[in-house]
Amino acid sequence: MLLKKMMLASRATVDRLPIYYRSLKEAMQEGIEIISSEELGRRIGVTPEQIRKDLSSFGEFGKKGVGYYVSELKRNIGEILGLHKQWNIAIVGTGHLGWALAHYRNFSEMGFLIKALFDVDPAKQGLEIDGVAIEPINKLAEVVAREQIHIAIVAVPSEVAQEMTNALIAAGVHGIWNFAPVKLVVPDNVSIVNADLSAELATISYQLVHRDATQKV
Amino acid sequence: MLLKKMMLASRATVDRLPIYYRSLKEAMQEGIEIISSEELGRRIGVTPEQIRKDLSSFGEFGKKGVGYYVSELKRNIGEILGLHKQWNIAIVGTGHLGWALAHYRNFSEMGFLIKALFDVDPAKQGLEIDGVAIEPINKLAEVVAREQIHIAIVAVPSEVAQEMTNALIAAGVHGIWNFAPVKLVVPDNVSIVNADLSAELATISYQLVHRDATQKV
DNA sequence: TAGATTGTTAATCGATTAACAATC
DNA sequence: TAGATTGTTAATCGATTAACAATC
Repeated sequence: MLLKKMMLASRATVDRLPIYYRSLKEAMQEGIEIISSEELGRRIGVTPEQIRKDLSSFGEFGKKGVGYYVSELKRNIGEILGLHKQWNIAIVGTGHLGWALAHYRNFSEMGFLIKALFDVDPAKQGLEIDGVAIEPINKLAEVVAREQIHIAIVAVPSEVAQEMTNALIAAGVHGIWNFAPVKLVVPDNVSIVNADLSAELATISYQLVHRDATQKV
Repeated sequence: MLLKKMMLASRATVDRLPIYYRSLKEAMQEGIEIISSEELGRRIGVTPEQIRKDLSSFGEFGKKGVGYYVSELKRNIGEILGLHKQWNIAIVGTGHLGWALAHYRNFSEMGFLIKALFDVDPAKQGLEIDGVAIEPINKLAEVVAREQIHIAIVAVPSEVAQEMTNALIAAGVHGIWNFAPVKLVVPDNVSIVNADLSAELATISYQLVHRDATQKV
């Protein structure tokens, strides 16, 4: 096994890695020790060539004529994604969406830990979710520093999303997952991913309207 | 203005259309009547060439030397996305995530209406969100037919996601938005979009780990 | 008219698919 | 060994960017 040094992988490749990772985790739980790109691809709906190409951006993880050792490949992809590190997450805004994300069980499958919650509503302050107390916004800098927050989930109204983002970045956060339907401006050294729920739903509407045209024969 | 007949637009283009739509809606509220691809692009972080190219898949919507009439372009993109139609949405699973989506205010910005809610938990049945009652799963077919549901949001545990999806499709649903971290198998004439929350979060982890490599100079 | 801005064609860049040598 | 399967190179396909003629 040879790790390529800081290979540049495409956005599309990186988007698929967590899917590989999860599927390998499941295969492990089924007691499968060796898996081929063919079988992995079948499980997640990706071609075996695509998987092999994706992996080749980072190194050689398989054995020719054999396949991939499940636990080894899972560990390697985990390291590529940085899942071997501990990531502390904060959620800003505990409305319905923030509340749901604070309770979301599947983040732990990737090893993410929710360590801080913030909300403007004084009525919510002190309230706990899984042992994490909801803090007021004026404690944001303090708590982000204390809990060593790396990534923040922005789940506040659009009007205040940029302001919260600025405060988070000033406090040392380097990754933002934005659920507000607004374009956030962040410095180059901060990573941002947008989760635009109504925009995604609109693409389904498009597909339904153009179903006949879109459909494969 | 000339509408191209059923032009085939790329996935990437379709993903951007809702962003254009929302930004035009905002411009309209600001009282702006004419907008250039330059200004629209500046607002949402897309190059003007990209916007013009995207729109050209569907027709000619602007005036050379002038720009786009905001309300006209908004209407046209709305029609391309199918937002002029009424889409009835069902949510299957009213756990934290389903509950949050049932309360999500921004779906209405695109004209989507939540018309049905389902949950296995008998304790929840009869409970209402915005006047829509939570129904048991055994009423799924009946309620989907009665409320003429077009699109379903699957927010149930992975173990039962495929089963629920099958029931929804059998009941006449043609679009599925899947929040369960599992690959769903659907017939060709059904559109499916996956919202894989922990996978998305893992891409932020990747970016943080590879920050130095990823960063633009 | 002159300046501005679209719509489209051509050039470039990037991602996927196909093919196959290497090798377990 | 023969069969299987990887890793990689080449070919294809698709999307973005650049350039510019058309025209308001």
